[in-house]
Amino acid sequence: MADIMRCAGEILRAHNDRDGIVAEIAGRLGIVEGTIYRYFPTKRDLIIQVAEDWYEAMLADYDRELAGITGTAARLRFMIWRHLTVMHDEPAMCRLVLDELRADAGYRKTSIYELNRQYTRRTLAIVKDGIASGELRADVPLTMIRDMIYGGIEHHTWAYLRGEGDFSPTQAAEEIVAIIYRGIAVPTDTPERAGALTRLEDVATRLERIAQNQIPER
Amino acid sequence: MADIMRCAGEILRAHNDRDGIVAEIAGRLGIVEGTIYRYFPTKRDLIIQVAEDWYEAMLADYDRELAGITGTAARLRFMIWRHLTVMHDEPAMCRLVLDELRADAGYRKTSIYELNRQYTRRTLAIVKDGIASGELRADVPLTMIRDMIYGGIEHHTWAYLRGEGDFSPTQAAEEIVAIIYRGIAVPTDTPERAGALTRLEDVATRLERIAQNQIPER
DNA sequence: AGCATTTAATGAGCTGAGCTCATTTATACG
DNA sequence: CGTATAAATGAGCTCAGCTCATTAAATGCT
Repeated sequence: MADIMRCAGEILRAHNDRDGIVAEIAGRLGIVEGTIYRYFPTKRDLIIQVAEDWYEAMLADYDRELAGITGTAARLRFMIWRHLTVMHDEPAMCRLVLDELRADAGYRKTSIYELNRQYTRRTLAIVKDGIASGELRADVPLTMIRDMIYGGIEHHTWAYLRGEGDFSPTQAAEEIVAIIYRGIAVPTDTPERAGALTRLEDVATRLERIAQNQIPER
Repeated sequence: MADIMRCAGEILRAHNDRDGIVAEIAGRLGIVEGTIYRYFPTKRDLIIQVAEDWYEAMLADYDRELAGITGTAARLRFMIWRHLTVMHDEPAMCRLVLDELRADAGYRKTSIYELNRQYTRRTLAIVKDGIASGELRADVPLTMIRDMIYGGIEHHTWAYLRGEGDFSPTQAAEEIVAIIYRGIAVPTDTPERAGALTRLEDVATRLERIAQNQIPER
């Protein structure tokens, strides 16, 4: 049974075509297809089980590593970098999880949904902490931040898997953090700050006139 | 033949399970499965053809509507809103296209790849124009912007399709544009601006002293 | 140790979807 | 009207997922 799952994992990693894997597993293990169905009611259940186990182990490592990192930006950067790295190194497993997450809503929800909620909840927590500490604005739409981060990571990875060159998780993480933090617009003043500046400039102008009139400062 | 494709489109829209659609089409049209294979070498080719036609028509409308909009932010907002709306209204067709885009690199590239490149090239062009006009910073990583916009849109839509509430394309587009433009960090001054402010504040302080000493301004 | 009972494994074979092809039916043309 | 070309048919093949009656192995009990 553990053999079956290990073997399934190997095959799923090797060719991302999921057809015929039951026969393939049986062949490799020297057992018969029917035996596999003693342990897994259906091929889909076997695949989901493999995906779940992998996802769970991945999250455990994640938490351990994340625990040592402090600061909103550093923690965000780490999570993004980690996700990019995992997708870069384990695209087949990621695809399993993502396919399951995107399956029809009618299907019985697997525990992958729950694992995923736990996962993204960590990201939301980091952003919330950032808001609480005053580093991030209070009005940011939390779930959209999450969607853009993970969506961006995945899009970036698909392009890579499509064969459009390689990518560096470190650099990509840096780019994502930069965009999320600063945006892309040329910085302009907020109305308040702009107003303050204008008032200060008025003052400066008056002072200039004072100077030109040779009026002593004190 | 046109009947087959129209019928295939209807079925693909109705149930997002793609198994048995050949028999389904034949049944609905009162023909036999073999007839379908006179026009399409394989089921996959039929599906791709349907997806391509839909994608092409969608892009044509897109261009027509986009032509009437000026300004970097407005054009970006429109493209994002449009993509959100399409995914909201036609998730099944979008899934076909996306699945094809994410298929194995070994497969012969369909024209969907090319259509998609055209599509995202429009977005890149808008960002480039924004840089040229001075509205956007020159150092933004173009493809990552694209990945985050479209990835964010898709993630947002998957959550909706998973049954996690509805969403408003207009509001979602606004949120995405806001994040992309401003980022989420609390605004801080650039070194130059901070320096200028400091100098101005020094001036203001001196002026204050002048006023306190009752020295006439002129 | 020897028998009974429960559990595991087998392999033949069913199902259903994609697909093929020899044959039949319809259409076009001189 | 007859022939040539194109279109449609339906029987049936393949292959993957899956079932189940039967056989083999393991476990428990006296």
